[in-house]
Formats: sequence, C-alpha cells, structure tokens
Amino acid sequence: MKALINKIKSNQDLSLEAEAYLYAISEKKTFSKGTVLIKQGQTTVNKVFFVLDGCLRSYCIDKNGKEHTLQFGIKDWWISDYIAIHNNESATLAIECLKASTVIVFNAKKLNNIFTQFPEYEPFLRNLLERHVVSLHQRILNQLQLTASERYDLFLKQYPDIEQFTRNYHIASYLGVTQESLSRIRVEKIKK
Amino acid sequence: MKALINKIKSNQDLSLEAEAYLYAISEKKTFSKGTVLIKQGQTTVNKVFFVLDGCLRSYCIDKNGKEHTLQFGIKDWWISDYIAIHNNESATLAIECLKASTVIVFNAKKLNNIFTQFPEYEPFLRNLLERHVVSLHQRILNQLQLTASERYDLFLKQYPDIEQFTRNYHIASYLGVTQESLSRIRVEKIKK
DNA sequence: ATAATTTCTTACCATAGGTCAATTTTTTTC
DNA sequence: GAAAAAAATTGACCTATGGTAAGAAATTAT
Repeated sequence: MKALINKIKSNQDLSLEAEAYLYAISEKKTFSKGTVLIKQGQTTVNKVFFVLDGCLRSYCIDKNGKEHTLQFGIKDWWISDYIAIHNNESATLAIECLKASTVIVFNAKKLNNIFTQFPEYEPFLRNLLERHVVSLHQRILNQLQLTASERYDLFLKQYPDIEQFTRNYHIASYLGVTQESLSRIRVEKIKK
Repeated sequence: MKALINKIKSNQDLSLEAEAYLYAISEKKTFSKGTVLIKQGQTTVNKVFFVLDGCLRSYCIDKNGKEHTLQFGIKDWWISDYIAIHNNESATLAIECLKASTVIVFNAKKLNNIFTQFPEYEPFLRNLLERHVVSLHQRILNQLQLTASERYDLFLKQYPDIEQFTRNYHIASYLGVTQESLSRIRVEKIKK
C-alpha cells in the first residue's frame, strides 16, 4: 500500500486525510496461484485491483469456448473489468492469478467516490487513464500492422520477465494467435 | 462550442469563468474535405479536436506503406494523436477530414492546464477518458475474437451513417483487413 | 458534361495462421 | 518422487485472408 501512496506522492502532494481514506477503502490481500478474483458472468463487479506483487490476467471466453486475454497485471498495474464497472453490467471478463499475488483490493464504487471527497486524487487518475489510453492505442495499431511474430517480439520486450509466470496459451491469446501458431513462431526464432 | 459546453453542463455545474476560459483556449474552424490537420511525422502535436460536424480519421502509414485507421471522429467525439502528445514525440498518426468538417481546435497544452485553474473540469474529463478506455477494451476484444465479417457487421451498427463519408479502404484499414477482403465480405452479405 | 483520377470489384493464386490428433514435455498433486 | 494432469510440440491438412493485376464503376476536376 505504501508503494501506491509513494507512487502518487512522487507526482503530487497528498493530505494526511486523503491518504487515510485510501487506506480505509482498501485491503491488502494475497491470493494463491489459480485464484479467480472475478468470474466471467458474475452479476456485479465491485472490485478493482492494484498489483503489488505477482501476476494476474484478465480474459474472456467467447461463444466457441476460446480464451482471449485482454491484459496482464504485473507490479504497479491496475486491473479489473472496467467494461462491466463502467456499463454497470455483469462481468464480461474473468481475472485470475497466474502465480501467487499480493494485491490491494479496492471497492470500485468507493474508489470512484474518492474524488468527490478528495479531488486531490484527480490528477493522479487522469494521468493514469491517459497513459492507459495511449497504451491501448499502441496495442491496436500493433495488432493492425504487425505480424504475429513481430507482435511476439514486442511482447517479450514489453514484458521481459513474464514468461516465467505465464503459459504459452496465455501469451498466444493475448497476441491473437493460437497456441500452436505461437509454438511454431518460437521454433522459428530459435532456429535463427 | 455551445454544444460542448452543454454536454459538460448536462453532467455538472460550470462556473462562468470556467466556461469563458474554454472559449479563450479554443477556436471553431471549418475544414474542407481532404484537409490534413495533423501530418504523420510532424515534429510537434499541439492540437486536440472536438468534432462538431463532419467526419475525421486518424491513421498511420506503416513501413510497407499501408494505412491503418485508429479512429474515426464524428459528431461530439474528440480526436488527436494522443500517443504523440502524451509521449511528447513527433506525430505517429495523421488526421484528415473525410468530408468538410467543423471542429473546435484546442491547444493541447492549454487544454491540459485547464485543470490547474479549473478543477471543476476534472470529472468531465475523467468520465470521457473512462469511456474511451472501455471502448478501446471492447475493440481489442472484438479484434481478438471476431471474424472480419463479424467485425464489419459490428462496425456498421456502431457507425450507421459513416459509409456515406468513408471510402471502403478506410473501413477496411480500421477493421484490419485489406480493401479487397472487405469487398468480398460485402458481396457475401448482399448474397444472403 | 466530359475527361481524368481514384476507388471498387473480381479472378486467380499464395500464404499465414487455424484445426485436429498424436506424442512429448512440463507441471502439479499426493 | 511417482503418478496424474496439464501444456507444448509436431505433422497433416484446411481455411480465411492477402497479393496481384485488370477491368468496371464511381468520384472529382476541368
């Protein structure tokens, strides 16, 4: 939790009250590998996670039973089902721990109300959202213009240590290829 | 401009000073079809556009000379090269008018500074960014799980009137297929 | 309106990536 | 650490989409 507070403080001041409130609406928790934090289809999504340590993944299962990974959540990242929260609908995504992970669990509504009481948090969130938008723009452009192999290279650069925690099909479903294709791509890379 | 002010006011109050400032940092302009508002590679991007009327498009040209459309900007949408603005680098995208368009042009820096003087704008922007993030999440998931034909169907639902303004290759490059493939998809649809 | 230009369609072939199934390898469980 | 389960690889084949090129159609410019 201190990690998050310090992160915010590195960019702006924070009153003691504001800091206290953040503690009040959150809870540090550790989950074992395989724990499902949000289940696709559950009727309400009211939690947002800040990752202190470990590795989470958000994904959906389509009508054919195939998984598609939207995001990996590693140290210092936020993860949740923002589609469900924002549209106030049942969970479109599942979130699971790919390894034992320590996260700060926030109540989504309380976190969203923090701004009415402590507008001082606004710049922090604005910056966070902006960076998120930019990274999503980048991801879409990459998906449009790069081959599967190039996307895999980029992925390894962006998440240099993640392969220890993920199964190949996690990465494949993030890149938008089958696990078999990713396997072949990996073989090609080794050859070179 | 009134349209934008009213939009903000529909969700919150706005002081007269704050309203006046918004006028001060913006300028309503009309551009003819084909006008390039941002050129890919230009050294600085310092403008953000709010579309009052018309249709814009942001896209990039890759190393093979192929275009990839990131976004269409229609009535009431914001459009710019947020990648460049946020990373403070030269333009990664181009923005052009697909038809004669009236937009409000904002200075990006001044728009970003508006919050230090008028924090009352924060909730509006936060909401805007959140919705944007959610729609980008949706787009990524769609790209991962839908076929080109399904993505086209969805596109037509999301932008019911846009085909009047766009060339087929604009849409194809947004969906991530070649213009020839889109042409074939369209033929299949007519058959059914 | 007519000519020039751009865009769209279509036919043919090429290819990246998908599917399925068998086998090997790795990871988990007891 | 052995057995069971899960994941990764591999091969054979398949399919959706891409590439090319030429002609048709639509749009734009004169």
